Amino acid sequence: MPTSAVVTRFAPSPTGELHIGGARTALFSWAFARAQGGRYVIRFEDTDRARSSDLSAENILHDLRWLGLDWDDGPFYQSHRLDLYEEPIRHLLEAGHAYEDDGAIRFRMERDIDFHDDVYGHIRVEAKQLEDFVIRKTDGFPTFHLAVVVDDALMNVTHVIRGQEHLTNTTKHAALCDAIGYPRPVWAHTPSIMNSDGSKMSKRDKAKVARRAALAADLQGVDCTAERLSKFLEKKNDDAGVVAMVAEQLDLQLPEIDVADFRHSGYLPEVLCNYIALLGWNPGGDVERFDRQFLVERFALDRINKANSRFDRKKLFRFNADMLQSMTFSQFRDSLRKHLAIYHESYLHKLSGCQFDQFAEAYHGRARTLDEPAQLGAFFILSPDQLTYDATAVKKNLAKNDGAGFAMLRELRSQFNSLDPWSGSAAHEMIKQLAETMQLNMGKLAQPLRVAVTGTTVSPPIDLTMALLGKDSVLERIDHCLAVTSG
RNA sequence: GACCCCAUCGUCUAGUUAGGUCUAGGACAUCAGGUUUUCAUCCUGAAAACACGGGUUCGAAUCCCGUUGGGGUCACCA
Repeated sequence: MPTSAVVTRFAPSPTGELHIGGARTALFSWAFARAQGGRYVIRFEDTDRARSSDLSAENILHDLRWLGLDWDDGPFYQSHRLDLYEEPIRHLLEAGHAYEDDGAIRFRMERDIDFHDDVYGHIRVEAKQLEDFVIRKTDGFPTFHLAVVVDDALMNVTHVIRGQEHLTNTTKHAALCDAIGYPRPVWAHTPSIMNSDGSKMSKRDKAKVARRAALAADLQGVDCTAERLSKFLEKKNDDAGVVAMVAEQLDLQLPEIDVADFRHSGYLPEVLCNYIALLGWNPGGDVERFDRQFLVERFALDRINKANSRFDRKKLFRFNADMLQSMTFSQFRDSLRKHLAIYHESYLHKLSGCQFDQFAEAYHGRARTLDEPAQLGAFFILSPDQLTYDATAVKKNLAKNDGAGFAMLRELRSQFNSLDPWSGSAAHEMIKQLAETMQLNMGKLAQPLRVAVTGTTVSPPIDLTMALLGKDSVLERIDHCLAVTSG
């Protein structure tokens, strides 16, 4: 392979989950490498020993795989490469570029720095604005600035694509490259992803929501969690464990920030890639929906925008809904099964193979996330006596008009009882016939029935619902509903 | 505060590099109708932007300057 071949890298610090902004950086770096027929490298910048963790690194790798971003080399860990940084440091020291300072080593920023960024263009910072900075900490570890420059050079990285929070740091990296004698890579900084209110999208947002809710609910920790909770509530930290605990206890919907959050919410990886690619990049013209292959074919650095963009969950949601609807049944069923297996295993235990197919069919074309069937279809896996009835729905569809709905239910029950063999379409046909005989529209019968068997006014089409529930369960549910609500 | 960066509908953006074809196009959201047994869809339509002020030019969303607003950096974090 020629030495001029493109090499990009994604170099996260393993200090938490893969953030949506990090995912986009990873996606762009990947897409550029693939577009150029180059190599894509993963490297963990774990020189901060206190904050880095193996678990975090594993999770990040898992998320990258889930997103479909395969890599050619690595993962490398800077903490395993400490000896490689010593030679450049010694060189800098000997050449007078660096000096010892209270056990650490600093680099002298002596000159004006000019560098070119493929997105932002020419950047110039005068020497008087620049300060000397640490390249080797007292614990012997290199700082990010030194390690990033050395590793990029050693790994023959040609293009550094990263968030624009590093734009000013790049003066340090350019100076370091020049002083050590490394060729400078091409830098391309990407704009930031912001919340809808314009604030920076960060993990802290989850902590904020959890803290506010915990305070409002006057949540008290128990035993060993009490101290962690109170520290968290006093804003001493953003303890992710506490955040999860609070969310669990208060049944809170936390804002999705990390890739794992979006996976949990039921977004498809290809949709997430599509949407985040659109935040700061587009292929030109009116094309908005595309897959990774298209991205690879069209991706170019010069179409990356300079301005920050706000993350619009509603647009992502619509993209996801449309993708889910356009899937074939078997694609949808398989994706749903995978999702339930991870997040709602009880569905797979309670639904037999054939029932699962019916469940998937019921939500195919109507679910907008893979999590929606589990949220909206809980009644399918509950036993009749576990059902709760929505008071408003009961009042409106059953009790109103001297219990007209209850009468309908009794009539339906007796008709269903004699229906043999049972099938969704037969039950549906029966309701239709009855409606015609009684000169009512379908809703007058279907809605009371829906309330009786699901507890609410919302469910998949009545025939699919009848089919999945089965005759016995439908009759039981009607009986139970009449017993509980009409008394 | 200093420095760096940015600025088109509510949001993401096309258009800016080569000024006229832009009374500014698309998408999401919103609103109004229609379809639908619920929900989810689907169809039709509407409203909606070149931040402001100067300049250059026959002509500026596009080039220049300033103002305002936003973001970032200024750690022995990355």
